[in-house]
Amino acid sequence: MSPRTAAAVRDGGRSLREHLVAAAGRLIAERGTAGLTVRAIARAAGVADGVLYNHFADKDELLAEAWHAHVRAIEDGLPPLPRPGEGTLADGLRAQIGHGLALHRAVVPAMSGLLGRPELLARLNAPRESGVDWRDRLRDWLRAERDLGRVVPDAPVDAVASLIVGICHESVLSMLLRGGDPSAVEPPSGERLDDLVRAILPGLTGTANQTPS
Amino acid sequence: MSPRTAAAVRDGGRSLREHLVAAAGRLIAERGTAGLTVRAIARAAGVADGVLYNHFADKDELLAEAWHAHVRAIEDGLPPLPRPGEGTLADGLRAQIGHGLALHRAVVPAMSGLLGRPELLARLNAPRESGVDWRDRLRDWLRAERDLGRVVPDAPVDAVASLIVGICHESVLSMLLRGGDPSAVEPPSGERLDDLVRAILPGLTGTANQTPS
DNA sequence: TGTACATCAGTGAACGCGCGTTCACTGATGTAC
DNA sequence: TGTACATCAGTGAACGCGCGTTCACTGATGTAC
Repeated sequence: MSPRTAAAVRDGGRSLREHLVAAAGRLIAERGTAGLTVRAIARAAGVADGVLYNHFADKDELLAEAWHAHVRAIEDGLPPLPRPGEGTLADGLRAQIGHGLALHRAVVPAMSGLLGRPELLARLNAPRESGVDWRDRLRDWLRAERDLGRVVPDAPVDAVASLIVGICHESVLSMLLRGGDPSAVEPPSGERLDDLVRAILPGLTGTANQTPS
Repeated sequence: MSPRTAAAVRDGGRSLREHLVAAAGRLIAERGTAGLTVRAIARAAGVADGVLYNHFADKDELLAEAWHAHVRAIEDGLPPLPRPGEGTLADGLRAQIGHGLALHRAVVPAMSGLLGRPELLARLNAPRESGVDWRDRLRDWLRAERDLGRVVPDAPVDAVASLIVGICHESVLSMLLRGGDPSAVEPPSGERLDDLVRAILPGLTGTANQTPS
């Protein structure tokens, strides 16, 4: 290390780049992306305002990296998803819904601050390989359960997937769009999960062969 | 009218206040609230930048009034909701879902630009009397149908209401959060509505008395 | 009826602020002698 | 081994921009005489 080293990284082998990403990620987790400024990130990292431009092309590049770190941390903290055929269908549904609710509760409020920046949002969503996204996995799980015969063949599995994704959005956005505190969104009670499963399961097992109208 | 009159309102009996609200409402409908500036509103109204402060305390007051005008216009353009006991349950469901999807498609993208302003969001949502809100009416309709005996007594009606509200959010936000163009969200096809009804209806009529786990 | 003046909504340049970004400068370390 | 110099990541004041907001000024109309 020839030239100066920032005081904040002088010990603890992290590079200043990693240090900035960690600081930005922490702020995203705490306060979301809404009013997040480069100065706030620099202050949180204990580093001068300008340094970030020695390591990132611009604020968006730092933000993108911090965002991915944030999402990865959230996902790592969630329980694993059920595999097709594993346990009861009701338990699988409950696990999927619980997973989705927890994921959205942590991710959507933080993401909502970027709704005015579509290009950045597209950039944040793009790199995720297909099959890793929870929504894809949920849809695939439902289809697999149908192919295994635990869901009736003509069940509207894609519509059910939309419903489950929808309830995840709803749980956060009803609070958010009313101006409430997103951190006040409570994790769903077991009773709530039971009711949701009771509302969804019959459409999958379809014991009554109802057609609309 | 003693003193000067703005050229833009010289004919056509509207007050400049109403003129500004109309212009702002038009911009909200076209581009949402995201990058909406007072200058853009003034230009759209054909009026000087400063006038708005002769008629409104600040930008937020104008925005609030324009927002309410926008929502009222959207709601007036939607078909009426079914009344409990009217037609078949499936048709009622389809009408409720169709109504909610159309409402959210017009309202949520425009609202999403204000997610960084919780106090303003609270202000926009506050004045709506209870019972006028679609979500309240949906929940009340489901409960009434249950009381009429067309929905089984122990059906999770509140969970179903959440599912329906959720699908409305989902239809718009999956596009929005991925950075897509909200105006590219298509109105649901009849087939899509059928699938959603098929997914939801069995949980209400509950011919199979399934309990989870 | 005609003229001078008072009124006040409309006008738009200018202000102040916060933001992302730049850049002249600093100073700890490696290197040449 | 000691000293002078070169390097370049870090520093933070300053820049430029867009925004909401202000305010000295304009000019069409009503009123007094």
